Amino acid sequence: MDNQDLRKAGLKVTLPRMKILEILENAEENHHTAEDVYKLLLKAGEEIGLATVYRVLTQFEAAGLVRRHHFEGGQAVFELAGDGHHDHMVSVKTGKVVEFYDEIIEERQRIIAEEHGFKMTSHTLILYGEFEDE
Amino acid sequence: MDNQDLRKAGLKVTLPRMKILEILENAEENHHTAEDVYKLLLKAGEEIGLATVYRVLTQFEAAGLVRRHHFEGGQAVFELAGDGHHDHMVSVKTGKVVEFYDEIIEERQRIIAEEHGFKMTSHTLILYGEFEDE
DNA sequence: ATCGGATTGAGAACGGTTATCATATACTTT
DNA sequence: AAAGTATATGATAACCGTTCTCAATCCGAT
Ligand SMILES: [Mn+2]
Ligand SMILES: [Mn+2]
Ligand SMILES: [Zn+2]
Ligand SMILES: [Zn+2]
Repeated sequence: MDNQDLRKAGLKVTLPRMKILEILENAEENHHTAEDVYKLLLKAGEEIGLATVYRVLTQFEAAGLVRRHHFEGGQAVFELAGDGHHDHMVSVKTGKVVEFYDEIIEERQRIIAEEHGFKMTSHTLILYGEFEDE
Repeated sequence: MDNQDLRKAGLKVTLPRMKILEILENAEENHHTAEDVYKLLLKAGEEIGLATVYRVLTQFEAAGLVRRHHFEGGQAVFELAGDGHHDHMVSVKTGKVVEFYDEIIEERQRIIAEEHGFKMTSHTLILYGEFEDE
């Protein structure tokens, strides 16, 4: 994920865009709110406005570099779009997020959609609860 | 769904609560935003404040009479909580909502949660796309 | 019918996100 | 390398859905 990826997406290579990509790649956690990213940037010594963070994340999403999810809690969360889809398990206690992928579920979704004459273009599956060790 | 249900839920029987229940029971559609409900009330000649609509829907949710969902589009949608869980298929074109239930998916979710040491307390599954006849 | 606590309605406040606009920056052209 | 042009940025205002505040009203037990 480098400057070429930005150019390929039709985006100029600017300092905010590079730094935000860096943050997303190097952070401990995969899923961040816009404000998380904003604060990580500050901690890294970069004074990038929150509006810019939102703008850039939205552009990255449009370019397919980033995915946006709406978990409970109001704030959208963003993650680098690796290749391959996955779904999420979210702790209502700590906010911890674990990813999973289940081909049986994916297949059933396709079948159900078809049975209803529905052309499914996307879906969200989120499990809420808590991890036994927290 | 009558006054007894309200009392059972520890809620006084007030005109706004009765009218909102009526709307939810008699409307063509099952899924409504708070503003939908507010406008249906106006159309029915009831001048009930939007704040009250939000309050009452939230109370109904807490009492288990109503469920709240977050589809795409910012506004929460509410529906009467029949017995039994279901998931949703939402048209990104028209907003049409179709409900479904698939035991295979439900079972897989339980298994996946368990495999991750996760005590699942709820989940949301939403398919987005469009119906072939629209 | 009276009383006291719960409920309501209007509007202010709130939180997350997007829009505005003057200034700064990246890339292209000399 | 310098200038020119278009785009991006940052501060802040605006926005939108929802919740809060508080005086006035209503419910229902007595
Ligand atoms: Mn999936
Ligand atoms: Mn389900
Ligand atoms: Zn993820
Ligand atoms: Zn439903």
